[in-house]
Amino acid sequence: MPELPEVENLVRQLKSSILNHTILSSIALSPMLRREIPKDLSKNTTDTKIQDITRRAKYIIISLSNAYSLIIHLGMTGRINIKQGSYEPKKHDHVIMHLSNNLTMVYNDPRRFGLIDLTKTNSLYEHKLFSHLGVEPLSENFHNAYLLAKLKDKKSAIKNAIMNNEIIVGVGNIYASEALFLAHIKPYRTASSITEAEGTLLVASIKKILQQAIDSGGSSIRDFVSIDNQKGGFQKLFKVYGRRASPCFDCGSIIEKITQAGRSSFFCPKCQK
DNA sequence: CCTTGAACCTGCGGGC
DNA sequence: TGCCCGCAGGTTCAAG
Repeated sequence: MPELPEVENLVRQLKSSILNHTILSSIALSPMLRREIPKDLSKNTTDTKIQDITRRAKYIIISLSNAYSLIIHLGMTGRINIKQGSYEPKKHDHVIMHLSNNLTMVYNDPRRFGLIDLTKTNSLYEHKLFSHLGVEPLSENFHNAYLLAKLKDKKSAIKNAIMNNEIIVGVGNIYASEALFLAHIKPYRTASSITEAEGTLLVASIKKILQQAIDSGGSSIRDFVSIDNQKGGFQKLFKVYGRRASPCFDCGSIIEKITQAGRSSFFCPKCQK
């Protein structure tokens, strides 16, 4: 379900709703997501206070007062809801935490591609999930020289390269197509063929698309909703994603769809070189 | 090394 | 209506 903008929105909402709350109880209803839910989840979260909520790549990190951090990834269909009052578990609910002030946090994920883990906060970034990750796209570390150096010897397509978490994190299938449209680059171009001028424009385009999507509350196509089930608005601003056979808003050419590494890519054959 | 493709799951919409 | 197929905001691991 989520790329960086959706996760960023979720993190901001969680901060404003459950920061400094206490976890009174937590229970895992199923043993497995993409990985096993830690058996010590309940023991190491109960009676702790939520001290910080941050994001790295598409992971949500909830730091607790007992020096542990909860790591949550939503996969394709994960949701986190915050409910007021009593709560009856629903289909595909996997973890339920009761919080102070009569709130309940629910992790629901039909496809179970998501993940929940628990680790010591002081060694968080040495965690296997984080150790190989590349730069945050909205940070100053993501700039033209960095991108060009990473693309220099890459034989894969540029779209796959910007979705590669070892290069940049957070760019998924929607925003990869949208950013390449904004940068006027065809998705199947070889990564190493990107010129300096194109690289500069691509970096700016990725930052711009992600920032706009964050500001719009993320994209809601089928699954993504906020902690209180509100939809995002960026799907209304898609220029190419999901628009196969429709006219390009800029030049009127028909938007094409191709498959790359098993994922759909959308582009304008005229605007993108 | 490096790149591609399958696997993990469930649900939904389209075509017949 | 019902069944089958393809497809879905992700990541990882095996095979070539």
